[in-house]
Amino acid sequence: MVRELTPKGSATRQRIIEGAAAEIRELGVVATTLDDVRRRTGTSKSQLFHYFPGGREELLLAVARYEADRVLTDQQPQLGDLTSWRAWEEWREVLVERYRRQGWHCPLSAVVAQLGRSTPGAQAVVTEMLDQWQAEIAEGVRAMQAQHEIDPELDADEAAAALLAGIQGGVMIMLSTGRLTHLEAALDVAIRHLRETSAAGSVRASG
Amino acid sequence: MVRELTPKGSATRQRIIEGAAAEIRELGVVATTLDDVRRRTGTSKSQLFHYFPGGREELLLAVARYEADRVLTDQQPQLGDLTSWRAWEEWREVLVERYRRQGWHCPLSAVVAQLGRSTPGAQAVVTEMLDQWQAEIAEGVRAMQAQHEIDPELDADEAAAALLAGIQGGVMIMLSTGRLTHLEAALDVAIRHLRETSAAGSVRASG
DNA sequence: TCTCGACTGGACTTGCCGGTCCAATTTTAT
DNA sequence: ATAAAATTGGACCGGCAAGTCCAGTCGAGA
Repeated sequence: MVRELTPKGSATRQRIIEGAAAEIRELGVVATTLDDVRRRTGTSKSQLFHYFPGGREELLLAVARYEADRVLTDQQPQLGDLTSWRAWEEWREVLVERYRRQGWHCPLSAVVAQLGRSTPGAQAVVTEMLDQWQAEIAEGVRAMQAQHEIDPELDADEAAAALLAGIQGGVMIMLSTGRLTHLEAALDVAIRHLRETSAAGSVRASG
Repeated sequence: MVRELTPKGSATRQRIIEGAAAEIRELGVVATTLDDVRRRTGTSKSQLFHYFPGGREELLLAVARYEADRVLTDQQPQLGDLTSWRAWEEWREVLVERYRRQGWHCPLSAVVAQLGRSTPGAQAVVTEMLDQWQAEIAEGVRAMQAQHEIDPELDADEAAAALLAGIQGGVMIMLSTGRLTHLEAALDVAIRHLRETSAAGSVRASG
């Protein structure tokens, strides 16, 4: 089952994944054919099936993994260090900027939408990504609670879940309408809400 | 351009739309073929193209319109009458229940994901639906402001945008992971937040 | 150098699916 | 009743894209 790849082999494999991801970002999953990937990456049909014996579906899954990883790493180091309001604001900017640049096609959601129910693998990739994302946000909330900047009574996990939902919805709306306003509104309202709890429910640490 | 349909004709046309919508809900857009629709609705190829000269794409667009309409009407009458906290809570229940029942495939997002950018029509359908949805929420916020139940300083449109994003994201996450928790968290956190503003920023109307 | 297996090239097969066509049949209007 | 228009049936076409096959080439170790 496990195949050993020479350095050259794994380089080719990686080139295929990244080329496919780029192609999908431009054309969308449905419109991207194996021939498109072949042409773009300078490979042949047999190579595609050599590295991805499961064919198109296996390649798509590999692309999904690759993109899921990018989504999270693109938010670092900010996402992993939400320990001041300044950091939260920076993270907000990074996130908005990322999606402004990416624009139009969201390769991950597209891939999942197509693979969707048929393959549990795709679902697992997304679920894991969302879990990690939410965990990092919740960690940030707790860090601020520790500094008495957020009401300690507040449920950090629920707040993180709501914020994550807002982000996902904001992105989804951007993909449909082309407008970033909802993503911004979701982030701004949520962060402002978190900041306000400190005034209402807890001791203010500093002026 | 405008074709007149006899009662029989428009009945057939409607049957095709609803059959296609059902098929798409089960199989997804990508997997649904015209032959599937044909078989399910007991029609022939020529009928499909008779009623939808633009072929598959035009049919998909009609399905998108049909589903977009359902999404909004399914939330009535609650969504159109958010004039008490009781009404807000009922609306929240209706919404969660709707998506709990619908489960898995979201035909609308699927259709849009596929048509996406290629056809401005699909985008317009979704944009219009989201606009109306958001407008009704904002109207509800203003109604509560008029009753001094929400801080009058609060930007109703921004709040509605953020809440809508949370709903969309909650649904999207449900489609990926199967869990309703994020939709519930988004709704609960947002509504609770709105209620809390009345205590902080405005005169309380009654006990 | 030789040789084995990993790696590559690209022609070919296969099946599906959107779309076309035309002939038949039913409905509507006069 | 009858012609015109709307509606219906289903065979057929053409293209495309996934997947197969086999004949090579390359590269590392004996």
